[in-house]
Amino acid sequence: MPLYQQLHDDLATKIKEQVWRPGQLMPSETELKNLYQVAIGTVRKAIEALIAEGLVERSHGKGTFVRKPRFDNSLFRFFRFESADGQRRVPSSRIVQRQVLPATAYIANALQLKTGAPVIELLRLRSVDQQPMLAENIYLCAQRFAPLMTLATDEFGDLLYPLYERSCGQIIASANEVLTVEAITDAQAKLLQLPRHTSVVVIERLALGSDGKPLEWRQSRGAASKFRYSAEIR
Amino acid sequence: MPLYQQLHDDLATKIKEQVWRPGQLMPSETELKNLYQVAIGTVRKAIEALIAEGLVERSHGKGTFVRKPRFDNSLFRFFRFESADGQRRVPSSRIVQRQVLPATAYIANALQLKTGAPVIELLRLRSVDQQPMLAENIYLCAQRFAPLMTLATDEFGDLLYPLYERSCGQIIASANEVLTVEAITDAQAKLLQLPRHTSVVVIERLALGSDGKPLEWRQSRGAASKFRYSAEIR
DNA sequence: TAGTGGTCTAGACCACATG
DNA sequence: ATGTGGTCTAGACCACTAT
Repeated sequence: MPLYQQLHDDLATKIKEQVWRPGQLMPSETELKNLYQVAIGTVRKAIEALIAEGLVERSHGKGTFVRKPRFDNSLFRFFRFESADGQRRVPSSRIVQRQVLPATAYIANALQLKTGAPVIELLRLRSVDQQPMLAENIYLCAQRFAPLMTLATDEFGDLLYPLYERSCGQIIASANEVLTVEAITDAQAKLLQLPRHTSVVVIERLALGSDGKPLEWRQSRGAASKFRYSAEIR
Repeated sequence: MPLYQQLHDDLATKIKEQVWRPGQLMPSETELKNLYQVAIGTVRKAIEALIAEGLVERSHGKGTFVRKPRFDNSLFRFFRFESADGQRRVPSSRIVQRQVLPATAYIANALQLKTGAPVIELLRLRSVDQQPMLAENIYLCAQRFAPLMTLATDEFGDLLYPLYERSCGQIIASANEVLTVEAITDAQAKLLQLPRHTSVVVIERLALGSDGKPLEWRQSRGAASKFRYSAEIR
């Protein structure tokens, strides 16, 4: 494995372990060069990779800083429902149910766990102006996200990804979503206060860490008639 | 402007002007170094930028190659309907209607034209295995896309973006899509061979050139039950 | 064996930010 | 004035590909 790669991995680990805290200055090129006994070009290459991943920022004359995740951005990055006028609102969130159960084959596959491995299931209802908008089934590896089982569910707050980071040290970096439309089940109809047989949009999301490993799998359901989803293709 | 940037721009221009053709080998690092009288590191940095943009590919021991635009890729980039098993198929395409008409305020706004400016409207039906899947309304600036009005519609082929490039020199580089669900109109129900009042997914797409200028606006409609859309969020 | 890209080194000089 | 990152140089050595 190339030197700059090893160096990069080492730095990335230190950032994840918060040896250097978000927003803080990390060692300069020359310091790192001396610390690791490598050429300055090698240090630069390792840091350039960190920049590409969004882990650090450099500022000429100042230094290299560990980036703090901007959740006002990522909230909108991941929450892609729009109201009819194209505005995006932060819905309030309520955890309806929380339990640990053995992973089904499908979920285990998505999260790259063994079938039957313990996963946390969260049922969550998200509302805008007291109107239920989305019902979500969320699955997480029970080991990685163990702190979520002890914390009171009414302290989870309206956004889960900041919570994952705060209480479990897990950072969501990207996601894949698949959208389909189906008829609602009776249980969900009740939860969402919709008539039976309404058609709902299902968003299946696999959320990944910065290393590309799957961290969370969720299904979100909401009334199709109120649905609006936007995407950029590059 | 930094040297490596200038070099990069020069190389990028030569690629776009097809001085080196797609698929062909371009000069090696040492050749470029001598040609431009710069250090080899500078050449490398310029080429790394070309790689990041997807303009070239390098292969160890072989050399640096100009990438040929893969329309089999970009087709899938933009046509995101998937069959139930996750496979993606190339639908066949038929132009049902073609006319020039004055732009409505909405379309003019989307395409950044004046209201009433002439636009080409295409109605297009896309089928998989003779089954109609998608009905599309497509709008293009009549000036830019004038050649499309003289060409026979049965020679358009199954994909429009390669056609835009071949016959009008217009290249689609990115797009924004907005998805909604609505009830089908009677005319569309007939075209898509669906029962009345079926719910359909509507995909509104604004396709942009590499300069970010809007080139095409389209609405695609297909039965919600057969719908599957996947997106990557970064 | 010759040519290519991939890695790594060691340093010079500049532009920017701060005290 | 000092320290930082940004640019640029000049070359060594290695691993891969082709002949």
